[in-house]
Amino acid sequence: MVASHEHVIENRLLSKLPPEVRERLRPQLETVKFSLGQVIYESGGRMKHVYFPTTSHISLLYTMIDGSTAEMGLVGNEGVVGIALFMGGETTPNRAMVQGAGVAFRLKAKGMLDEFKRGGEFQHVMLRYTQALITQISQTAVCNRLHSVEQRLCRWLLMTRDRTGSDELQMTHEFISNMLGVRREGVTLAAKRLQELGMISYVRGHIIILDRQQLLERVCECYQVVKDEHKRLLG
Amino acid sequence: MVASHEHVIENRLLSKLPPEVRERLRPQLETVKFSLGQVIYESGGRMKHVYFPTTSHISLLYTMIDGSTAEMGLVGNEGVVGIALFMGGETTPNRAMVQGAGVAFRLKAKGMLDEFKRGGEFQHVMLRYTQALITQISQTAVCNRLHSVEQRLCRWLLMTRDRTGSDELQMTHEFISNMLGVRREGVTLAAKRLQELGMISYVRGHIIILDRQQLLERVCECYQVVKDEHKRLLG
DNA sequence: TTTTCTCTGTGCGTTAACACACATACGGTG
DNA sequence: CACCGTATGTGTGTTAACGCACAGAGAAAA
Repeated sequence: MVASHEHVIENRLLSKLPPEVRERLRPQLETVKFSLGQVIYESGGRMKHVYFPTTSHISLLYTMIDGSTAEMGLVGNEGVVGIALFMGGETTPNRAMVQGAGVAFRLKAKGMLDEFKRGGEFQHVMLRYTQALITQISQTAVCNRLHSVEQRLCRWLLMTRDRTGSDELQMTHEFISNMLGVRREGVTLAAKRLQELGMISYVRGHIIILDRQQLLERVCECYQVVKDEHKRLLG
Repeated sequence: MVASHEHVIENRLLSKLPPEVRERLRPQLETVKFSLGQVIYESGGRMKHVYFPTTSHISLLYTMIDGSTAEMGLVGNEGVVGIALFMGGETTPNRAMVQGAGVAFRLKAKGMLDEFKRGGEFQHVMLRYTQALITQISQTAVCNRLHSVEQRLCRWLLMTRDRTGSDELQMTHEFISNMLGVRREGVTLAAKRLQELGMISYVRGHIIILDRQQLLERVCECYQVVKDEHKRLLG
């Protein structure tokens, strides 16, 4: 069913580009399919493409020496993965992992850089997106420090929903715990509470958001701050 | 005593620029003095300049609705404050506050943008620094989630030391608690332990680092990751 | 159907950090 | 010097989250 809508599902950054730029990029864009859990960039690994998700979404994660992980950002069709390529770093010390299977466009580093260096709208959009991503990461830093597992779970569910565009999410408590940087049991407990309150319902790796409104009432301010800032920067 | 060294104390980003660019910027750079606690940018406020600290250093903070705060990044003479201006955002949803009194160069938004848009070395350096800052913020996000107050205090002391270049820091437990996003008592306890271990010594708003080596052994990996990444990006 | 694997539920003891409430100590000012 | 404001020390009780251990429940494979 994803395929049947492919002509309308776009990457929103690419959509913002003027026709002229899109024409230049179009022949260079390849379509790639991502499967759940696939690692797109490894920490410190050479990056060869930037990715513009359309139906997929990708987690930016950091893995500690002891193996514990935490998410710092989440990218869907509102963004791009691989900003280090135009920022000039070539690599980053974190991992990018597919969190929602689906499709993305990719663009070779060289082609992207050529366009970026023209200093036009492409550069402008990429930098504004990067600014929005910085806000997201910052807010995650603060949220991690000041808010409870339950609040962070609400935020994470809402963010994921925004990116899948669907109320049905395919993911286990274990998986979510790696994103939030907490124990699996902690997620189970928080999820159970949300279920009892009628906000979500779940079974074995399958979560349904029943009442988005209630989630919005329970989530911490961080969710809205990030969303507003993205809107401000990218309309 | 600071004054007597002023000719050697530079901002390290400005130092990296080729002579030609420095010549263009020189007439536009003004020197400003910052006092402890001074707010340079308010959350969402209009930014008119970017600042290149030399002897001062600045905290990037987020303040929650309930007033609790946490730091997401720290900028000294290795960086620049006000990246939103060239990223295209004009404002950010966080505050920049002086954490170490001292001097900085400032550059008007317009002049900075003119240079940035040339697409040369200035842009290159600014973007690479932004990439390093993103690493710092990301690592803060993860560190906030996974490490203890004591470890985070070690990290913070080391980061601050790197930026002041001095083993003597002027700051109260209360102040530090607002940076780490913890209670004042939590800082007192952690600081006491570090003092008992002979790593630091303190009285009333005055901390001395006695044994940097020991701090390095006790700090979490986050400190080094950020430092290495900055070095990789900006040599 | 039975087996096996994965996911979720739950209990229990432990710990880090919290909130609040004061006590004490330093150091600048009158 | 005495005073007072600010900084630090400390106790008590509470809570969120942890680590571990294992039980139960689906789902998929045999």
